[in-house]
Amino acid sequence: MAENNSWANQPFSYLLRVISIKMKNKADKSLAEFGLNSQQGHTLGYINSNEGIIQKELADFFKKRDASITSMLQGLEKKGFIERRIPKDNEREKKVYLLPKGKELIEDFDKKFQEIEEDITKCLTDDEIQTLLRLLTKINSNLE
Amino acid sequence: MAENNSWANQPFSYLLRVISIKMKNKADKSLAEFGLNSQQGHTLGYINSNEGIIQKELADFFKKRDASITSMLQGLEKKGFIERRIPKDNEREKKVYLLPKGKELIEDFDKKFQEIEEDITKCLTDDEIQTLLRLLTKINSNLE
DNA sequence: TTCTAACAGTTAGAATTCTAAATGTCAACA
DNA sequence: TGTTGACATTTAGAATTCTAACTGTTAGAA
Repeated sequence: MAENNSWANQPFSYLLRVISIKMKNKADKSLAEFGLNSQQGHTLGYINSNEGIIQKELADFFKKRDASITSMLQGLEKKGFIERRIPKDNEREKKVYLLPKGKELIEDFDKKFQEIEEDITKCLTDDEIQTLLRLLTKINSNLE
Repeated sequence: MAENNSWANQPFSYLLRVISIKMKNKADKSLAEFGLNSQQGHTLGYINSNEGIIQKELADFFKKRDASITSMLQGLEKKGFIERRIPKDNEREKKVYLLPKGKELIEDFDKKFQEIEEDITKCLTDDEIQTLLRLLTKINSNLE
């Protein structure tokens, strides 16, 4: 690997990006047996905990464009993992629900995602874990 | 926003991912005036500091697939920012060089990336910055 | 009641990234 | 010298994500 690198000027940008990619790669590989990727897995998990959530809220939570969420949900619906229903009280919205086929994946997903979370924490002391959580939470709150 | 969320079980996965996306969005917006995105900008910056680096090393550094780097570099070459040369001593490789059109962007890019870096650090004390850097470096080293 | 601005989701098409396979080259070994 | 496995890059096509514009709906003001 090249010796002299410009990331030294922006270490956080680099480290956050690369750690994020590494985690995504691990999660993608973990879910490949289900024919799903990490974003889809995270989305199913989130819907499981938030039955009837509207698409807009998914986009907000994951910081993804509306169109990307639409496209992903279309795929998940097509594969039979979710259904989207227009509520009686607001025809603009679609509320998203897990179908049985989606529900049966959740336990496995949680286990796999937990393993990956531990890939982060296992090299840290309890104190370090608490500190990192505090710092990342602060940064996230501060960023728009 | 939904109250009950499953990210509480995997806070690091969520926070790292979302912070990373937010930074990417800021950087993309920052570079839009040049008709480039953040990955392209980071790549040009890295090539600037590592004249003659081969594609494989770029892929390793950015944790991207070889094919993605090829595709991106093809675009950058087409737009006149870089050139790729096959060295005399190894015909498998292509060494990458900035062209003048690419070089003249570097200063602006550095400034913009520095601003985004400061978006991370400005809410932290010096001590917290050092701690975060230490922790993220440790985690990155520990992840494959 | 009508209008306006904002909202939620979608579409079409482009851009980006990936997968899987392929091609040509190199290094090391027999 | 010949062979083999590894290397670096590319290609074709699929998947994912985005941009920009659009459609239909709602909430609130006039």
